[in-house]
Amino acid sequence: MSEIPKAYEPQSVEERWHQYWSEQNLFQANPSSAKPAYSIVIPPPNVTGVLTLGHVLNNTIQDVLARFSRMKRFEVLWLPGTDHAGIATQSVVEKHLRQQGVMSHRDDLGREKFLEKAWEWKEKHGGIIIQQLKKLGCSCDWTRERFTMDDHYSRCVQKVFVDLYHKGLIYRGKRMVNWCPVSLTALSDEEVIMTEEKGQLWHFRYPCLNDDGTPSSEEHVVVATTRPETMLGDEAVAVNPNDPRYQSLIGRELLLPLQNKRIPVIRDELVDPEFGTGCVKVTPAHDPADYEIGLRHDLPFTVVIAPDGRMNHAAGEDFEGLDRMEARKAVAERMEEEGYLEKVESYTHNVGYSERSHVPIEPYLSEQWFLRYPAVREATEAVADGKIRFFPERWAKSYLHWMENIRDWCISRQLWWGHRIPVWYHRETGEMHCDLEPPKDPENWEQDADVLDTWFSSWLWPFATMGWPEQTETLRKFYPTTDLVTGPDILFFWVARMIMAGYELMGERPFHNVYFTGIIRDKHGRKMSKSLGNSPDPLALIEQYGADALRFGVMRSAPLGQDLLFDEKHVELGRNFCNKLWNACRFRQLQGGETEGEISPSHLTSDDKWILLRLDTAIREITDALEGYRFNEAAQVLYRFLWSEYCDWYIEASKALLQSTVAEVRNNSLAVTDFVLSHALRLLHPFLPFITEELWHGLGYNNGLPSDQGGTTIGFANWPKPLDDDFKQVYGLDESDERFVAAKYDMVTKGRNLRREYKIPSNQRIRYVFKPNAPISEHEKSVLKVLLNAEPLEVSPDMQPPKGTPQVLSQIGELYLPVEGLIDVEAETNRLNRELEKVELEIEKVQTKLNNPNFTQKAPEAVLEEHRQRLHDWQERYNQVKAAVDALKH
RNA sequence: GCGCGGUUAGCUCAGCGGUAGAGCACUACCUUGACACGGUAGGGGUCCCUGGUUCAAGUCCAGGACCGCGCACCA
Repeated sequence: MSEIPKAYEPQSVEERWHQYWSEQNLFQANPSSAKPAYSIVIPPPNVTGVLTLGHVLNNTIQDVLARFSRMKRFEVLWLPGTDHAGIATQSVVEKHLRQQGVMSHRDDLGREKFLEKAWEWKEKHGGIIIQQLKKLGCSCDWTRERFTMDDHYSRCVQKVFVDLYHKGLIYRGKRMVNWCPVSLTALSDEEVIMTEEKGQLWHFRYPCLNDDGTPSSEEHVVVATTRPETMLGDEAVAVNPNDPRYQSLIGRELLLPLQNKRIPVIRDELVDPEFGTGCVKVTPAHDPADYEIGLRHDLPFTVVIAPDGRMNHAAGEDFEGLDRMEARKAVAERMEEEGYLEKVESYTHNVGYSERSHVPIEPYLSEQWFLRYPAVREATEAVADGKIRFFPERWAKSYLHWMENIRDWCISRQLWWGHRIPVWYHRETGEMHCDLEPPKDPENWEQDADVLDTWFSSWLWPFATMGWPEQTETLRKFYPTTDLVTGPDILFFWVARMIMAGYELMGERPFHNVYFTGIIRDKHGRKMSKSLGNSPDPLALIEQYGADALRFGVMRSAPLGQDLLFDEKHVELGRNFCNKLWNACRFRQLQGGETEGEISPSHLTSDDKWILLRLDTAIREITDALEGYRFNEAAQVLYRFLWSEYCDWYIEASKALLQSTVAEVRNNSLAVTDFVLSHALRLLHPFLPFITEELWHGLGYNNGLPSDQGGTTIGFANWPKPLDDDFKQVYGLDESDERFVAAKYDMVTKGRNLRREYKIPSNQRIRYVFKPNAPISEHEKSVLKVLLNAEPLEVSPDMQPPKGTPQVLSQIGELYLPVEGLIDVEAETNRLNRELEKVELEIEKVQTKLNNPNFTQKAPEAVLEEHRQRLHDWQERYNQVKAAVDALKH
């Protein structure tokens, strides 16, 4: 810090330190350390993704926890990595290859060639987000970076599949699944987003058939549907068995219009007689509920919609080839033309959308692999009993509800990018081979074409990244992990499944605590999205304001579990705060002198004692907030302490001492400053890793410290402990100092206010006269002089001011602003009378309470005492002001 | 339909049983030797509504209103 710029310039500083940290591998975890373990696994971002504000929030929290724990002398492992994000990555790669003209469909390349290209893509773009996390200051153990498709990790995934298969928990079957007609793959229930949508409800008439098979001209049933195109695959109309209206219909047959097909009327409990007409068209192959009915009644499963969402041959030649949405319109029109349309109503209902492709999900009947969830009981109890704690706690309720209602997980995906299912089918016998090793005679077998859901690999993340299934040193030391930090949007996708995997495969919970962040929205409360273009680029923000500023701004406004409305103003605040810190330290630097000299108790001023006590309070509050995961609170205390206490008051007051020509006085002040700053930097470090590292070294606070306690990096310095009783005794710190200084600063504020009342510019030095209640030292006088910008400051215990002299009253005495020529008795009387009114109001408020016998009898003594004190203070104040008013009258 | 949040200063949000807070914005003054990414002093609030518990209620309880989010196979 030889040349100190007036404004903090984060770019070069941050670049320098993140290189320093990674070159020295400072954050490499040592499994054989004797220190207690603290561990987090990163929620692996998509390998081809880029940093978003959500990542910034999430990873800053993890970094704060990791750095805080390191300073508390834990052996910290923060394990980073990325996941392969099956669908997302595959579609990105496909799009890229199409744009490059390499292929128009992946079948053009074939599986092997395509995967080669995908790996090339991953190698090229896969490191970006990791680089970005480094820029953010994340103190991960980068030597342990993992990827869900690493060889070792892939083997874990396959091993788990094989084991669960042989345990009977994984099975294959033809089921109705959520099908994405764009990605052409099955999805799990969790990947379907239900969206409320305004649609229409078409009411169709299906004519009854006479005994001779001809359609009746009078009798028909009316069915309602939001999806007319599915009627082409109808196989029945169902009514509730107890519905008196339709008893006579049961067993009869209907004509399915357009298809000219006979379909039966059947009875099924599922039908709600209260809804619509009480008659339901049944399309067993294209609706999950109808599928169940189809099974119960042994109906045919007529498929009319192909996997790509277009109508197939069975839909009839008029509709074949139409997209389902076009077919919807066409069918409805045709029905109307042919007189089968009863009416159309507008109708609001929920439509399931593909999370990835943003198109409506198509229920689709196909062969898929399913997992019956393991260790459900243990996983449920762990959260119910508090063995795993959620912050905020309320998410436990969602979790438990989900756990109690889970259905088997569809784990197969019709993709190429991912972990291929380790199952082979014999070409002739059809025999199935499920094993880590392929069959000995591969020419006779064909491997299952599907890959596994990405979450089927990431649910192993907490232990597969640590060397499982081997019982590695790392696993022994760091599993279960301590904290998991993630968004509630992946509670079911990831958190719940990790807990099950932990119990099933490790016999132990994967983490002790789960912290759920809020969701970052824009300043209008909308979710960040690419299409809205309301998602700022964190890298641009880092470039403009610095990573520390971004971290602090986000953390300061991110309360536990509440969504955060992002505004660039927050980052600006962070930048301003860093600049303030920079200049506070710059001021110290400009003073020169020995670094961290000995503090001499006998030279401590009241301001010194005050700031030490405020520091003590800050240490307690910040430590407590961090231990309770209340990061915004910790950030706010840091802000208050540094800005409103240290800079606003202590630095200003210390200027009186620093002017001193007595070396001991000056040096002692510097020693206190160093003590406070070296603590403050450490308290700030988890939030602001870069600037604190820079200042720690720049001010020389690392000098003489052992390498693992702050010599090399502030990241290893000891976390500040509250000042203990011995310390307070030796340095003579007690509450009376705090009270005296608070009263002093209060008087200064009032004194400055007088300037304003009398329109004296704040930079104009002016005469004040102070009439103290008790004798004050020369030092206190000089502090008051500096704080008031007084010249001169006269201390006069016997002051008898001329009538009308502006004055303020305080607990330590009276302060006068004897302005020649400006004395205005009437103005001063008015001013004091306004004050008097305010005081009277307060007295009345307190007195009312104290006069209430219920209050005096039932309130605790401490509260009573506090009220009495308050009343006393106000009354004293009243007397002072009253006396001043009276003095004006004579 | 069930569940979960939110409603406090113009804006964004803390506070969750004992004198209403912060940042931004606003007003006035100030380029005074750390900092204009700044300083000083101000203005600004029936803490959504209605009941209840309590000596005491933004703060706890019940009901309601309005926003938002989950979960749920009503065609």
